[in-house]
Amino acid sequence: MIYLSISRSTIYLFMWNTPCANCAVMSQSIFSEIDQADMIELDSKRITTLYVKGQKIFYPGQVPIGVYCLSSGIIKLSKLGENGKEQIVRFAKSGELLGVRALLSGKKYSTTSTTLEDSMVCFISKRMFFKLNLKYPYISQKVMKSLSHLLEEAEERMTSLAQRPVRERLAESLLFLSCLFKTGKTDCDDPTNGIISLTREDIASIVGTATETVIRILADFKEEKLIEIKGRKIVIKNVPGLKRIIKSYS
Amino acid sequence: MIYLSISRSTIYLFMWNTPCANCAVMSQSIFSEIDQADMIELDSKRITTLYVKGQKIFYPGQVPIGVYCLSSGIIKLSKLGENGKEQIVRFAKSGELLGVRALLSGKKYSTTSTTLEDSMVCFISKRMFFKLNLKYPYISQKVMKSLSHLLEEAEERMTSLAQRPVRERLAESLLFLSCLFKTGKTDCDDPTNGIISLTREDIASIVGTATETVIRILADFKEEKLIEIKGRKIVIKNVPGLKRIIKSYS
DNA sequence: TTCTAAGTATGACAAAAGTCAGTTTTGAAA
DNA sequence: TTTCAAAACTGACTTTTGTCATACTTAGAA
Repeated sequence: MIYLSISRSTIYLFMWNTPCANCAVMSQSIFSEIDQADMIELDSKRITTLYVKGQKIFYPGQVPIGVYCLSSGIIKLSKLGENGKEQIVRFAKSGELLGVRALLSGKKYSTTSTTLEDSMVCFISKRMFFKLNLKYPYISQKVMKSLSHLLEEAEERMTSLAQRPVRERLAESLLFLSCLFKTGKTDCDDPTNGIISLTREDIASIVGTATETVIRILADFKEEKLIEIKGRKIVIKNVPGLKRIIKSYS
Repeated sequence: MIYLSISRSTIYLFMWNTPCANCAVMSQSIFSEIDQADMIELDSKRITTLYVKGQKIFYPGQVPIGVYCLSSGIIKLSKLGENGKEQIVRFAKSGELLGVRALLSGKKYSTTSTTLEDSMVCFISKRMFFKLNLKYPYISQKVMKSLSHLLEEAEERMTSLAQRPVRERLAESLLFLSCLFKTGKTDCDDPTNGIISLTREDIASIVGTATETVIRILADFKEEKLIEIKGRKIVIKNVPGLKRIIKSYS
């Protein structure tokens, strides 16, 4: 297993051949219970690719021809608003499937997926995905459950965007991002000392506000000792304090 | 089939016994292709109820024990924000399933469902729903497809809430609501003359703004001959004009 | 028909957030 | 180590939206 990276600005793709059975996220993936024959077929047919930080896996307009299983890394899913401004819709973490929504709805991708760090991604063809879905009802169950969960999160986020002021939404996003970068999950027991390395512009397009507003409120949070700012990186320091901001409502 | 309604303020429930096969929405429902034996079982087990306008079908905290199939009517799904303010998350129309998200995610309902007009709703037990899901993979497919579609709409709406000014979001909502009340679908060829009968407060909690702001912008739209206001009802008059507002971005 | 609570409307004002223009800092590449 | 484009920051200002107080209208119940 060789990993060459001459330059960060040049993008290289690498094919891997670690067996699925050895994949770190196998146990949490939708394929955890398939039989050996199917596992072998999956192994031989899937295409594993290393996507370098900042690279796109798919973008709007493309027709889905399968799904992507995220073996490692973090992916941001975003779309463009009418005015051309990016909106980050959600994140995908290792163990999750990517591109299911578009494949199932039978339409082109409506979002762009961009890696936030180097990410290992397995491509599974539409045919293979549907075949396993048919053979193993538990897979459909898991997919439905995951979609249900995403939908609930989306509805929660809609409410937040519609009703809460920017300051609260930012505090909320910082905690969630801290968990994401610290543990790879969107919620965790203790987000303290999680290091958020995203541009202020990216943060703004999660929170749904202007970059300058993010910068100003971050400066407030720093002043209030809730966070530390180290260059471009944000470190969460006072979790209860941030939670208090989220819960405080007029 | 008798329908008694002594008073609108008193709520009466009626049990029906129209066979599923005669249900107006059978062809578009997820049960369209089940065999006769299952149809008979479904017929005997489902519980059909007329919910009067304004009545709740379920609300947060309740544990889902099945799904609801909407035979006729329109249902609003809403949740409360941290500040106690209602947020309308989406609408369900005849032919759609209700409560799938909660049932599949295995958690309590996170939304309240309220009828906007008298609605006929069939309850289908969890056991029956999962049994049919297992027997007919096409049902799982349809459910997944529907969840995917809802997720896409939710992501679209998130972007809109995060990026567009109230005026544009209101214009957008008026068109969509006009279709909903005119045709029972959330998009239609011509929303002209659709009659929206919702309170300004409800409209505000779709758009994500204050009631007064809705009232003011509606007055502008009336001034601009885009809509007519007849008492509490809003009638869409100039669809291209409203579309122009949505598309106009600085 | 009358009554009344709920809903609608309007103005004055305050607060929140966006925009623009400019300066400073940062970090990756040469 | 130096360079420089991208990113972060700051201030002044405008626009948008929310809030509160108050008056008016509507639609459904008695």
